[in-house]
Amino acid sequence: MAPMLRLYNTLTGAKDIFAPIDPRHVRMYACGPTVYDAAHIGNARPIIVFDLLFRLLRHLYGPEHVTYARNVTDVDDKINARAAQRGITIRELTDGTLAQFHRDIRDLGILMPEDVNHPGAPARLIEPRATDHIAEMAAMIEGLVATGHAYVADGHVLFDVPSMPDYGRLSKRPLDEMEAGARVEVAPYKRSPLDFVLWKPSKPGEPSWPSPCGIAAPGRPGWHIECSAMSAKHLGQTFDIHAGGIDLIFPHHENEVAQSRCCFGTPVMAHVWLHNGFLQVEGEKMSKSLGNFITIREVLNDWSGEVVRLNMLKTHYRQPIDWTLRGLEESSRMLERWYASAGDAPAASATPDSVLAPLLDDLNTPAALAELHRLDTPEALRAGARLFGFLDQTRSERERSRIDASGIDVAAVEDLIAARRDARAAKDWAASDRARDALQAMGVAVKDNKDGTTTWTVTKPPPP
RNA sequence: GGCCUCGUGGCGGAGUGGUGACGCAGAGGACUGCAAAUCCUUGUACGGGGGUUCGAUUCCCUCCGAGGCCUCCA
Repeated sequence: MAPMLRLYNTLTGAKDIFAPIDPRHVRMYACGPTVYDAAHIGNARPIIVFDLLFRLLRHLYGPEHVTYARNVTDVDDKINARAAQRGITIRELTDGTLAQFHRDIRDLGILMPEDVNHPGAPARLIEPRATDHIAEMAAMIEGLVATGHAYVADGHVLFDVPSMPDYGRLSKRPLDEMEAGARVEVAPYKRSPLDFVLWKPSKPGEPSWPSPCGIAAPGRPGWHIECSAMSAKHLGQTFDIHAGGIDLIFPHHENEVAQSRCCFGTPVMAHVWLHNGFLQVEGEKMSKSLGNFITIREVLNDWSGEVVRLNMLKTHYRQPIDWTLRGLEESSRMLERWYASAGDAPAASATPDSVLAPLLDDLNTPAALAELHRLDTPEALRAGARLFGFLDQTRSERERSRIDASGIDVAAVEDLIAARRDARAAKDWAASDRARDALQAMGVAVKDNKDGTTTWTVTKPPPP
């Protein structure tokens, strides 16, 4: 019996006790990136937060009992525009961007399919791509037309919003209020201003597929239908958790709910809806015009993925984060000290309850990290850190990999250390300090131990 | 304009109707040739104003400030 997990559910507006539909098969879905450009640091937040949730669910229910689908949107108007601008095909653009995205999140320490999926076992972490699910989308669209929740107009298929009485439940927007407040010019083929596109015609040169519902001209899907189709295919018509950024509540998630429930005739699409807060950079909204638009790669050039992940998890996932250099420096120091405290000790077999308990309370990562500071043995620290995926290496392993990565000449370091030892024995402090300065210039810090020995560590990146 | 979040010490950041965690930085001390690292000690906070209450940072109202959504932005 798994300990009790509570999650703040946007649908109910409360922290609900998490009760999976099938504890033998917990299923979660998260909206992933649209692969038209390098992912920015704001995109990293849901990836990091929901990766932690995936780790926690695996811990609670067993790694073989959790399926996590995080989708990739590779059909979109922004993709079309960017590909045309660069003079490359859409597939070239999306494949290249997706490969970069995978490098980014792997370096962040996010669990990847190859880390958790074993040959012969059913896939547990999947990354479905929209363009691989066009047939499933078309089938759902036909189903929605058949059940009277969608209609064909002028080569488009539109969802008939007024046909769903409790549309707006997730985002807490009453239907009538939205109609009154609609402020966009309404396409003439729409019956209601709120109706949204399920399928639309493609212009020449745009990606296109055979259209459903007897439409002769080829077309492409609207944005929302892909998540309904992919979640249903991989997780079922009703599943446990659906996650994404807070900005997706409306219209994206509201529309997903409408599509899935109306197509399948189900009372709910997902039981729990989780939404992460937004991120600012140095106190300002991130935007290209302000010049503070930071990609994940740019951050990883200066900081280890572990530092980035800790920096993200220091704040509760629903709160806004101000992403600052100062914060990264603090996170880096915290990790250095934990590595020093954990040393080369193995992880205790038991996960510390003090660390687990706050995580079970709606992923209260700041409180859990505070508990990590209170653990009094290296073994317990390593076991607690394991929940987050932190401190995967021992101190020695990490030191070795840092020496390798820094390209430092170990023989030269040893020579200088020996020279310094001799100078100190002769009480020639000037010569001793010269050796230490030379080492420092190489990116090496020395430490004189109580027993008379001297050890050294790398101070050069990675990380700083 | 409508709807919704949020405002805790120098900084980050939990939490609670009744002496305000934890971390980073700072200060003092130990150790050191001097450092570094480490260890010990330590100061400072609940946006403003009302209200409810024996008592509010915690509940209610209001003002100020920050942010989000209102059709494709995580």
